[in-house]
Amino acid sequence: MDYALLADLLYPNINETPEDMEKRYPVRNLPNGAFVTRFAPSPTGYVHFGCLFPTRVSERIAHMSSGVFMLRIEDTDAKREVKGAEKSLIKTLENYGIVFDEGPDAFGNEKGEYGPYHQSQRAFIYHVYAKQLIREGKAYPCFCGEEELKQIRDEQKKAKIDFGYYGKWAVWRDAPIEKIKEKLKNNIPFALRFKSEGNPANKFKFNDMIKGEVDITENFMDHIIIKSNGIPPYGFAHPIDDHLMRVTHVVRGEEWLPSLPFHLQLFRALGFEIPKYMHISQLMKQEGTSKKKLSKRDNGVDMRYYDKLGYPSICLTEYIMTLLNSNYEEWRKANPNDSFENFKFSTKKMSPSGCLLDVDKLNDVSKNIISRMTADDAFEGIIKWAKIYNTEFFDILEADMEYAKKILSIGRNIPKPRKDLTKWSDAFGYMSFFYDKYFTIEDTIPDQFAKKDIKKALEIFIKTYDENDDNNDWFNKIKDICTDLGYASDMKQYKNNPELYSGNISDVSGFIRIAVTGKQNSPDLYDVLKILGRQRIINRILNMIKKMD
RNA sequence: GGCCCGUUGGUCAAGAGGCUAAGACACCGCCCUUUCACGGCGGUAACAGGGGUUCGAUUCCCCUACGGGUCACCA
Repeated sequence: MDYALLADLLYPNINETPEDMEKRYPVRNLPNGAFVTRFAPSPTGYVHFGCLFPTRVSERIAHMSSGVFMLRIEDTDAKREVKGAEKSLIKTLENYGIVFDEGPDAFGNEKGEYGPYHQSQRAFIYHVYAKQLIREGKAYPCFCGEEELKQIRDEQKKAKIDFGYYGKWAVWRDAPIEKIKEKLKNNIPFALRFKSEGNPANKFKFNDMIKGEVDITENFMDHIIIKSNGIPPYGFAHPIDDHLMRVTHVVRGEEWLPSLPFHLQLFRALGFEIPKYMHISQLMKQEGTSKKKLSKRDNGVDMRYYDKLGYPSICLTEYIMTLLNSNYEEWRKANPNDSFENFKFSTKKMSPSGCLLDVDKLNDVSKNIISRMTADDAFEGIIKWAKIYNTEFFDILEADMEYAKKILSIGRNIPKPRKDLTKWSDAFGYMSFFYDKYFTIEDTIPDQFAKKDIKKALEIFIKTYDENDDNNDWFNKIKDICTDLGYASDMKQYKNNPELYSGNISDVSGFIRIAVTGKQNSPDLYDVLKILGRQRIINRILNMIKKMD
């Protein structure tokens, strides 16, 4: 077989050689030890939670090493492409602090010298290498249609042997050139297949940076490297793009591990240096007693789910960091206000096994971060969220921003801040009683207290309440109420002799709290009262007294 | 089914031949406290099973079980 002739026959218009490609995409001029990584999604839908793991890892190792982190769109399958998915992907990732040095941006422009960054626009490059492989007798055209392939598969199924195009099933592998010419003359489309020399009996070890030593069985299938539409499947685009873009570390999900033997085989056939690989474990969910892969339909997979609930994006990032590196939490404890970017991320600390998405943990992480925000920042977060997801709340916040900020400043900016909010959607429930429109009595005062006591306490309270009192004066007045009622004004005394009193100071504050906030749980009463203002307090308390008659 | 990966408390996990097997979340209790929180202290709870190797295995090897992934002209 004259392979050079075959190559010209199949790709008559390709005159460039791999050497030309090497010149066009020279080795990067980067400091020693710089990592070049990429995120290579196919634009098929919304951003999946699991997507944040490889992206974060790639981003960290590239940027920590003064390397390059790029975006490459794997749009080689037009059938699956979703309109607008690319833009929304870029925007969503940006929202989570994942910004690319090279590749397309949300406006449709590309930056970087190693493009194009859309695989659909790189057909020419792939063809150069395809032609080279044909010339070397490492690839051949296959004219099997869907029907024939299905037939092969059915027979293999019956015979209970491996599915695929190999051995005697690889009918076009050694086809004579006349037969090929004839098909070509009749304009029959062909797919290009790799002529595998692999033997399944041959096994070897390969070192993955996360999984460690993995067993590889040589690939013996003649996989397709150029589809009949002229575009390669991922398997062929991967070695070429990552080589030409000078990627040093391939970070991807562990679902790619089974096809690694084929990829390695291609790297060798193409004469490329093999990059380092990191196969990241998949995120799982709990189902009954076992773990399952997160499926697209599950709650909490689509990042829009978190947006809707109002988890600040930084909280998700923080949570992901805790999952990614086991010593991250320790570091965070020592550096509570430092940016996660200052953490020395290490791929060695990554777990080879898949973990479960733990909402409790996420909530804890999120709560801590929100508690450390200033009132202004929290307000910003809430109002931005409300603008999209709760417009009624938004209007209220916007109408009096200072009031809202005052509310949010309770228990903030102190060494041990309150942790009332885990996400922005909690804010409404937390703040609503400050607004007359939403104020309702949700909890009731326990029956054990005499109505006359409650009434009396409330009456004295509004009579003596003075907005100008400091916390101490205010509290002393509550104590006085206790004395008048025969309630204990000192908790210790009460605890020692509870039978001497009909109640205690905690109970009295409870009366006031429920009358004023409608709830048993609320932030510090003194602060709450100050913000509500005298008139609102009096109205609410009088209402409560009226209800009791 | 073939091939591959994984398995330490409910969850995330440290440990790398000898430890009372860390820590975090969740849960429970106590303390602090004018409420609610925060915080502090403490508690329950784990090496999947079986064989080896070894004076000694959570740790190394093998088998089994269980879980997961993958076997497309999808990524």
